Amino acid sequence: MNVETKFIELLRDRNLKATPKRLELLTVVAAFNSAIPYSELQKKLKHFDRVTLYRTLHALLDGGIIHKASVSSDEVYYAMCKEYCTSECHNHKHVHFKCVECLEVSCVNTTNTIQIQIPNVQIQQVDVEVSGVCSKCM
Amino acid sequence: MNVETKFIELLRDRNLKATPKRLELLTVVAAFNSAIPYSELQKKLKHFDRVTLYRTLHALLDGGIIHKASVSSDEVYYAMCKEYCTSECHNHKHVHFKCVECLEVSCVNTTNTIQIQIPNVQIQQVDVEVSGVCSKCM
DNA sequence: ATTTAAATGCAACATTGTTGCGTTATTAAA
DNA sequence: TTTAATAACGCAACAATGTTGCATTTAAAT
Ligand SMILES: [Zn+2]
Ligand SMILES: [Zn+2]
Ligand SMILES: [Zn+2]
Ligand SMILES: [Zn+2]
Repeated sequence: MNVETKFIELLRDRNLKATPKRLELLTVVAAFNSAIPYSELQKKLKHFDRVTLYRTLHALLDGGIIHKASVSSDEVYYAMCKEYCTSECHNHKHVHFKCVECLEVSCVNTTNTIQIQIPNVQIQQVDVEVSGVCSKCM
Repeated sequence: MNVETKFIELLRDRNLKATPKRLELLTVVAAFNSAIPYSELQKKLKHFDRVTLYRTLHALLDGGIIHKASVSSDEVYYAMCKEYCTSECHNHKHVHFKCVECLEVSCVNTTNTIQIQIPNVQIQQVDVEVSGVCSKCM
């Protein structure tokens, strides 16, 4: 299936109109080899109005089409959701890794199962953010 | 040892002057039963200039006296560092838990050991952010 | 008490978040 | 294909926060 057709399907599934702006943003996010920083989105989408970028990102986040991958919280990174997510539930089974050298952030599947238990607490979601040095920078 | 004396020691250790503002901020952060949201700091420290709050937080973060506990990234939370940390290395062995009901964020020690391995990657730090429902809200 | 370097407050500007509203575009229905 | 309803977009405007420079005040060493 064509990638654009897939995007249109993703959007219509959430009752979001498949507009050129949204398709372009999705194309940029998906084409980036890792999670894309907000500043990079601004650069690549200069012709977007600031508010349009803001609202488009919110719509896609809320629809569970993209997700934030904010490791170390200085800049926000965005990446496509791999599974079917919604605003209430992002079903990510992966962790986020940020290389402290090249600052690249990527979604990584690990074989390790993360088992966390907290007494008297009903755990709904566990987010893991890993930092270190990637293979390219080693 | 007096708690204020401990704060003075923490600050001098990092070559930071033990000023009344810094001691007051530390007292507020330490007295809060969980990680304190930025908005709460603003409320409790209204007499602080905006820039002073900004720079004081940065100085204490950089010195490894407090740390950010930003779960789900809508608001930033701050908490005392339990171990001896520095700007380069926050040695936290705990996870951050946010209750989706009362929005309280706390630093929690877990007995579970988090074992993460990523092929061809040299891991330096693993941050775990857990959300769910706390005992009070269950 | 004096001195030096750091901390603070204020002003100023940059960036980002956020909302309302008129215009434009999508999409479903006719 | 045309039309109509509704959502998306661009622009303006304002709020909140980030960030820096500089003059004044303060901490702490001498
Ligand atoms: Zn790297
Ligand atoms: Zn991810
Ligand atoms: Zn709760
Ligand atoms: Zn903590």
